[in-house]
Amino acid sequence: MGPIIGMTPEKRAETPGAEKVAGLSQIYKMGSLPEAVDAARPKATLVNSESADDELTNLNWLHESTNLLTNFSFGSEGLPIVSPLYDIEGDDVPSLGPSCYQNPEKKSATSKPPYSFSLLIYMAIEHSPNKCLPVKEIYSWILNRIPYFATAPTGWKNSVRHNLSLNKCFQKVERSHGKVNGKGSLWCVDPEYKPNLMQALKKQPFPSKSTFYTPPASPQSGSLSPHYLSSVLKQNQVRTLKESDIDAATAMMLLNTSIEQGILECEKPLPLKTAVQKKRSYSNAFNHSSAMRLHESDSLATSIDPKEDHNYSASSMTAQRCASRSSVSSLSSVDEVYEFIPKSSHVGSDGSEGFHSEEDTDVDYEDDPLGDSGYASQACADTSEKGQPDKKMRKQSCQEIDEELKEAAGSLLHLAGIRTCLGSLISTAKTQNQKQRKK
DNA sequence: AGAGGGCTAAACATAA
DNA sequence: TTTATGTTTAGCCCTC
Repeated sequence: MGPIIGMTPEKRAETPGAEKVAGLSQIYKMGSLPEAVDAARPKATLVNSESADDELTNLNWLHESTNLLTNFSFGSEGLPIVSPLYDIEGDDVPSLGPSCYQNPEKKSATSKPPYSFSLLIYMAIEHSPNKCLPVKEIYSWILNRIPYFATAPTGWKNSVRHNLSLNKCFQKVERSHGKVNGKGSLWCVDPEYKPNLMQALKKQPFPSKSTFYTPPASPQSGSLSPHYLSSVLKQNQVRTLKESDIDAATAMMLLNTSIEQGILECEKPLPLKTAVQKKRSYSNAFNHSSAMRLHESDSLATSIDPKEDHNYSASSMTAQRCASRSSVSSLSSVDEVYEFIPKSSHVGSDGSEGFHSEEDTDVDYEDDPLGDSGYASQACADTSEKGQPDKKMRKQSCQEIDEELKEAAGSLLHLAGIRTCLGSLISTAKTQNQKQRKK
C-alpha cells in the first residue's frame, strides 16, 4: 500500500480554528498540508482570501464569465462540453491547455470543479471510446481536464477509487486474460444509472472555462496544440477534426448542438417507461448495453451488489430515459445514423446553430462503411434537378461533401455513443427520402 | 435537528 | 518488496 499524502487527524488538530470556518473544509485541508507539498503548490490555492474559490459549492464559477451559460452546454449524453462559441466569442482566445491555470488571474483554474468525483468518473468513462477505463486512465482524464487536480493533494485518487468501489453506478469489468498490460480492472458506467448521473450532472453549476478544458487527447496528437483547436474553431466556428486529433469530449463539443436537438426531438414521441421497466433487472440492463462493448470481450463483473446506497434517486431515471437509450442502445445499421446526421446538420445549417462541418473538413476515416444516398445526398440531388448545366460535376461535388459530412458525423456520433434514440428520426428521414425520390 | 450526499483519510487486502 | 489497485470504515461538512 502506498502512502497517502493527506491530512491526518493529528494534523487537523494543528490547524486551530480551521474546522470552524464554514464551507472551507476543503481549503483548510489543503492549506494544512505538509510544507513540502505546500511549497510546490501555487499560492492561489493556499491564500485564505482566495480560498472561497476552491470551495466546491462556490458559485463564483458563474460569475467569472458573463456568458458562461451560453458557452457551456451538455453534450449528446449529457456530458458537459465546451461550446465552440466559447472560443469564438471571447476577446482573448481562452487557452485550452495547461497554461490556463498558470495564469494567476484565472483563479478558477485552481478551483475545484463543481462536479463530484462520481460525475468526473462518469465523464471520464463516457468520453472513452470503449466506455470503459482503468483507474489509471480515469486519473489521467481528470488530470488532463481539471487543472485543479494537477496541484491537488494526492488524496483525490483515493477518493476516485473510493467512489468507484462504493458507488454502484460504476461496475468493475475484469480484463480479458489475453491482456497482459495493466493492473486492475476496467471500470464502466452501469447504464441503469446513466440517467441518474446525467441528471446529477445537469444539476451542477456550469464550470468556468478555465477549469474544464480539452487538451490533446493522445500522445500522437501532441503536435496539436490547444491553440490549434482554438484557431480552427475561430476560423470555422465548427469544424470536424480528425479522430486522432481530438478526443471524444472535443467531438461532442463539435457535435453538441445538432445532437442535442435530435435527442430533444426524440424525447417527444417516446412514451414514459413503466415502473416495471424501470425496475428491470440489473443484469439485463447491463448486458443490453452496447456501450459496454469491449475490444477484448471482457467478462462482466462477477459480483453485483444490489444494495441501494450510494446511488442517485430513481425518480430521475424516467426523465432521462431517452438520453440513456441513446447511450446504451445501438442502431441496427450504421448507415441509418449517416442518413440521419446530414438532416440534423441541414436543419442546423440555416444560420442558427448546428453541425457546420460540411465543407473544409479534414476527416479522413478509411474504414467508414458509408452507403449511398443519405439525406444530404438526396438534398443535393434535389438541387441538381433544377436544370443546372454542370449537373454531373455538382452532383459529384455534393456526394463528396456528403461523404465527408457523413463520415465526420458518424464517427463523432459513434464516439458520443449516440444510438437508438435517433431511431425515430432516422425512420422519418428515410420515409422523407423515399418520398422525395419518388417525386 | 436529522437525513442524505459527498469528500477525505486511513487501514487493509490483493495483484502485478 | 514495491507499487498500484480495490474495499471498507469512519468522520466531517454541507445542503435540504
